[in-house]
Amino acid sequence: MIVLNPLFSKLDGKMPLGQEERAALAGLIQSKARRLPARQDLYVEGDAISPIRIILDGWACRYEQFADGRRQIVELFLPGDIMGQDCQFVERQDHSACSISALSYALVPRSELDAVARQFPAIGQALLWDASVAAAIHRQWIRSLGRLSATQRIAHLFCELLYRSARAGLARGTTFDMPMGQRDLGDARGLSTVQVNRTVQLLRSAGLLEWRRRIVEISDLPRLTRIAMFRPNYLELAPDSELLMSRSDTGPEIAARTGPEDRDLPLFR
Amino acid sequence: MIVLNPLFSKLDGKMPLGQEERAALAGLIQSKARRLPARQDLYVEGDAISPIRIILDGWACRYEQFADGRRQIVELFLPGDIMGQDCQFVERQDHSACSISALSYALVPRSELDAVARQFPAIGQALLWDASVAAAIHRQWIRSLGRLSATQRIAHLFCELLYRSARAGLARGTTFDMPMGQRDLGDARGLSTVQVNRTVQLLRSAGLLEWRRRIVEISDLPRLTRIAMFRPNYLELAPDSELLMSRSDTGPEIAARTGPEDRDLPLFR
DNA sequence: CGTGCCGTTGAACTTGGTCAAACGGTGTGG
DNA sequence: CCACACCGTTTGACCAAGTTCAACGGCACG
Repeated sequence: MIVLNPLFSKLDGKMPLGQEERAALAGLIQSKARRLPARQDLYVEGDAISPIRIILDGWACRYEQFADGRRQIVELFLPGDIMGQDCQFVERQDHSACSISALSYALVPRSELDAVARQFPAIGQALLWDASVAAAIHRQWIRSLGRLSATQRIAHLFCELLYRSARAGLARGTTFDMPMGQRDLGDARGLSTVQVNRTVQLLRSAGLLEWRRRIVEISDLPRLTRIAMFRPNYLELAPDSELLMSRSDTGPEIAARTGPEDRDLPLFR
Repeated sequence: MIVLNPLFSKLDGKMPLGQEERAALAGLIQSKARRLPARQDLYVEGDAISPIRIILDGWACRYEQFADGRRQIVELFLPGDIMGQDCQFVERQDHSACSISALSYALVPRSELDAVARQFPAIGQALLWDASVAAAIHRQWIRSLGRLSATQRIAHLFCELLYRSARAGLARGTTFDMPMGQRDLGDARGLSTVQVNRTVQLLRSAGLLEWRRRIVEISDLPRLTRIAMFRPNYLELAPDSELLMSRSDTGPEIAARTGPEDRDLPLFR
């Protein structure tokens, strides 16, 4: 039987489900599992609307394709995330989606998910909660792309991905699996691969993180958090998360300023 | 009695409501109207969650405040838009919101809106549809901030605002009310006011639009659309909208490339 | 052992930011 | 009525972050 550990792990923080609800969701995805290699399109712009996908393993993304070959990733999906819930009213996709790593997901017809959500109101609430967190992440991306420097944008995304991995039960301490390449990172942050590379080198040499062979370890989370002006509250982490224990005491009121000890590093604006 | 013309006008395109539903919504906002001068905060980061606001007249926005005084607008609200629907699960706001122009809105407790949505499923569906369009707008903002030049970003926002004004029944042809200043425009597009000014001048001198005293007239919508690589489909306009009649025949598959006649203009990337 | 992708590095270039000052309309008080 | 302050817009000069182009190295894979 297929299990939904990343999804349950994520929900346990704020919207825990009972045994019945878990069983209902698990039953929903029975015999609906699909697999896809890395870097394959799930759908492209103009395609008919597709069923909902619950990510079981691997990463995926939504992106906007440009005529000149460039692209912009607009949303990332980690295990436990739900794709396409917000597209029930359009007939055709206005964007594309692809796998980042090898992917395993459940393809659930909208009608079936709706039926389960009606039968178990807690599931309906959990879906709404998940959508509201996704919207909060969108707002943070806009903030990041609009006003942060390249260094801060990359740092912010690493912070976000660490916390999201941890929520899904996929991080060990401050280490997590990072299936994106530097090109993907640039497509998500609106940066060239060259700039991504230079920035990652900077973060590495500043002792903030290590990244080798798909494994990222955040070596100095408090400092990375400060540099990125990252405030994890929008992700609504479980209050007992070990990551929150070690967080730097930035006031919640206003986006944190970088500390004086970061002034010497270039590109930190 | 207060009417909700902008909201109904918006919904009429894709999710029209019957007389009963309209009356129910109208009754909901009775005696709940509020007024606010321009540039006043509705709430700030850290505030307790507030009831839902249905914009009746004027513009508002959500924004992220930085410690150094800069800010990033992450969402714009026009008449007929609904604020705060996606915040029902958090206790504290993770961002701020303020009026742009003088504002008139209805302050509706979430419980009452939910009750009406349960009683009239069409209203519930309409709310979901509205949220899905808001999410699509978010994705377009990310695309815009991530990969478009300053000229394209500004042009894209003008296109979006024209279409959204038209949907709300607030545009006459290609003319609409624009209560944002150039500083606000920069805060929404992640640009400095200086750059906004130069860009607006460029668009003006290219004969693409006129903007005087809060009134914007798009003089050459097809060309502005092409320059901005704007595809209106994500806004889910009513199929009979006059704006769609005049649209340039960009293929829906791939974001349009700027035409050759725009190559001579600077900053069009 | 070639081939291709990804990461890395250097150099020239361009966009947009920063700083500073002037301009123009509007409201206010003398 | 005029002087003044204030606010948003406009303009110029300079600067810096990030892009583009190009080449090279390493590693995986066929």
